[in-house]
Amino acid sequence: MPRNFNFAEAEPRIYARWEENGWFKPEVAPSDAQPYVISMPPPNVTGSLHIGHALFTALEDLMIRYERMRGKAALWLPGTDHAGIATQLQVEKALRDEGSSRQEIGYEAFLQRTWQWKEEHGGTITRQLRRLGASCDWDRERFTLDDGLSEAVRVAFVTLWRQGLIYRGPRLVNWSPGLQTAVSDLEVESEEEDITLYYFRYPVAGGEHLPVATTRPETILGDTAVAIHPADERYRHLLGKRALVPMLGREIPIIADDTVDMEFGSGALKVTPGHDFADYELAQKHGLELINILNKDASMNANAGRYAGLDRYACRERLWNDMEAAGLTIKKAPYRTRIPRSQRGGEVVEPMMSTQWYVRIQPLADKALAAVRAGRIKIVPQRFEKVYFHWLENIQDWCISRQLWWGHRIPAWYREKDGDPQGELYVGQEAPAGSGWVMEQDVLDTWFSSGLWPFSTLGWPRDNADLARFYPTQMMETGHDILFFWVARMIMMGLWFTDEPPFDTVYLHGLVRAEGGKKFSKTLGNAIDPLTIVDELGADPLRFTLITSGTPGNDCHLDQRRLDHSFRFVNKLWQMTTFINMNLDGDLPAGCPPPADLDLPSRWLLSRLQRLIQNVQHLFDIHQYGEAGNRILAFMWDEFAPFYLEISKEALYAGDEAEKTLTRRVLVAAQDACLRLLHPFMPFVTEEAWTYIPHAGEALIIADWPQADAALIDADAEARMSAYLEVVREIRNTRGEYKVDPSRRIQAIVKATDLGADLAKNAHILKRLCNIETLRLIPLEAADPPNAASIVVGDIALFLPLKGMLDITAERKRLQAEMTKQDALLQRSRKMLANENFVSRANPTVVQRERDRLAELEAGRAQLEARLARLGA
RNA sequence: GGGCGAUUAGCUCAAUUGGCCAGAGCAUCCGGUUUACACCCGGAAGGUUGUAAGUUCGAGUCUUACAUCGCCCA
Repeated sequence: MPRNFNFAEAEPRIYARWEENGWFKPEVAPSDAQPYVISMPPPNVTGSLHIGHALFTALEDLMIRYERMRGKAALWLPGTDHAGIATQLQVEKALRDEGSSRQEIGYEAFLQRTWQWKEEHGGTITRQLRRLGASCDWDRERFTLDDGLSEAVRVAFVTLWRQGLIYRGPRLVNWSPGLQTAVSDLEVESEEEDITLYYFRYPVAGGEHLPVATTRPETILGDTAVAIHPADERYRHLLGKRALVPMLGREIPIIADDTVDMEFGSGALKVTPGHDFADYELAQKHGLELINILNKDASMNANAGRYAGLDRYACRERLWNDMEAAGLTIKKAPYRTRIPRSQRGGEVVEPMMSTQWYVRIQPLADKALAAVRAGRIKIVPQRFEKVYFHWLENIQDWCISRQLWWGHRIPAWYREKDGDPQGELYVGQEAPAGSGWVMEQDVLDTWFSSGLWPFSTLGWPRDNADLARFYPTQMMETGHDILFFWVARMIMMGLWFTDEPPFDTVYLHGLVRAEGGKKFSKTLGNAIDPLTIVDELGADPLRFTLITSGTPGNDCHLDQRRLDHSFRFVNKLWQMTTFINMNLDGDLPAGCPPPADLDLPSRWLLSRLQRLIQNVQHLFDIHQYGEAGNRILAFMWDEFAPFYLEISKEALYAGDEAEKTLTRRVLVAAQDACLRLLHPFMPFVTEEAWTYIPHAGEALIIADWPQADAALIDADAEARMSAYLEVVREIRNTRGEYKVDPSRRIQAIVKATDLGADLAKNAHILKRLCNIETLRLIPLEAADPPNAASIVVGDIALFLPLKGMLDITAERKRLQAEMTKQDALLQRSRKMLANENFVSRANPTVVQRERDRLAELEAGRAQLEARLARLGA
């Protein structure tokens, strides 16, 4: 067995073996096995792996491997997303670098170019997922633009259309001037920014002026009213008069509306229905005219009069200067408010009138709300249900058309009628018969196709075996940042089209952040490339760290120190396996020896192991994977290795054949269980280590998940071992205090109390753990050995004769310090048990535990007292 | 403005039906090449669990208020 785990060599080799044997496929389970399916959140097809992908991969692979080991037909279905805007931007940038543009090369050539780009740059991310050990079924990999999924999109669209749930019409939308497309309200992010509030005088016909404030002066050119509060004494006399749009002189009404905030700015409101959502509402209410003053690139159009052609910001400045010259301005003041920016491009989004396609979402939302309310879908952590409800309860119709070229083209055709090029409209899966039909140029929001993902990837809308067997899926694991974007839409679409919730559990993880909660970003220079970590430490430490660094729904902070620790854990595990491996000799009977044959340390270890398995099972049941990982590590590193492994050397090096065999079987059984438990966290090293211990079965990836065996739980063995291990710690401390050379073997003497006598029978524990050469048992009534340091744990009184080294004064001081410590605990315990309320109301097991504790403390206290008395205190 | 989360050792984080002396890692200090591991082993020190009230036999955990930070929605 190699001295260290060579992850660089082993990981690709192991992965290839798994994949070649078809172990990632659900067919590895019996055909009647219960399915367990996760649809992978599809990464951008041309993207590359970042730390967030690494987190979802670690978590989903953990879930899939766990269920696979539990005998389920585990299917983790991978795929990628065409990511409309992101991909189009990449290609446009490439074209720009060549001095060209999509407009220049044209639609067909651009699409060809983008597919070519996808061929060249796609696949990177899926190759990277393999390096992390992702055990997905690559034969079932899908892409949102492939034929089947495109058909699913068309069918979904046409169905909604026929059901009257899709409509097309002019509405005020969020327009991204840089991308030149509409975006949905989810794709707009508003942050507070320091800007300017402009105060000016709105001319009123007849010579008066009305003071108004705005943050966007250029929109004055699109004003179609000025509104005041009906109760506003300052301006009430102007009601019914006409205002004159500055510099344009257009006459507009002065209206009253009680939604006007009298406190804001001057208290009067300019109304620009063509470029403001609130004003649009107001205009609907009052039947106001609507004027669009912007071109698609946010330059001013002809309605802006002499400002036409200017960029929006240039116009703002020019107009303001002109108004200043005309004596219409009052002041500029600093102001802080939220500015809507495009999530992608980052530029300021303009509300603009535009004809778009919408989904009438309420009927779908109602179903989605009901499913979660009825518990048909569970969200973990549960608090996100509130967020989900709130969003769906206040949902707006979904703008699904995008003026992009890369994506699913909307299956609609227009034909000229009565001089209107779009006078006739046809919606269907195929182009309509007849001539003159022109297909809709717009594509669908990428999230429209991702909304179908859990079932479109399985073959919907066609009936096929996969859809029947694997849908609905079980788990949707993704980031809480896309709860609305994606999860809610999948639930709506899934319920609508398949009448089933697309999955029964939603597990939401948080963001991966840098140390101290800082965001990873290229500009901060703290971006971490997960593949660099994999190169340096291997995939296992990265996965283990990601899983154990956070709790569900909360952000997880990736810390180099934890990565290093996980790396060392891989080594620890390897070394434990090495030890077991080198102490094997020939065939070993399979499984655990019968409990009756076990010695005390073995009974203890196996009992502790069963509790670990129970704990881990519970934690998996409640999706607390991180804590489960920590518990496994703690068991191996703090109990198995430092105690049992060390004690086992007695049997392995000095025992007879029967003892050797028994100990080997226990070592193998325990290590085998640990490797199984750890496999979903650290698949590579566990798989490799498993081959070095006796095992039945081809590979760990398809081995059974451990089950706790209640027959091996042994409270008595645990209690006794815990006392003996306490003695061990005390001996180590005492040796340290007396500066006894660690390598020096010393003698010990123990009084024949119940535990003392039993400890003497298990003297090898002390021999192996604290270098005690011999442990002599003396009668209870025997005098204390002279010149000996004493150790008291419960009713155990143990002596370490330290000839010439013992300082009576120091020893007394040591024991007194010990007694002070014990007394505090004793008092606390007595007080608790003296409290009738505690005894009568607390859980009986808690009370009993406290009574046992008190008995032990009292025994210890008596021993300490006696010892001090004999020392002549 | 509304909602959610966080606040625990110097640093990074655990502690899930309220119950053993609030635990790890890193850093610090002391001691060790004992036949799996120096990618290690043994030990030490380090805490008024953000503040203040309350509920309870018992609170890091539940309730209320406040403070600071972060996120989401208007």
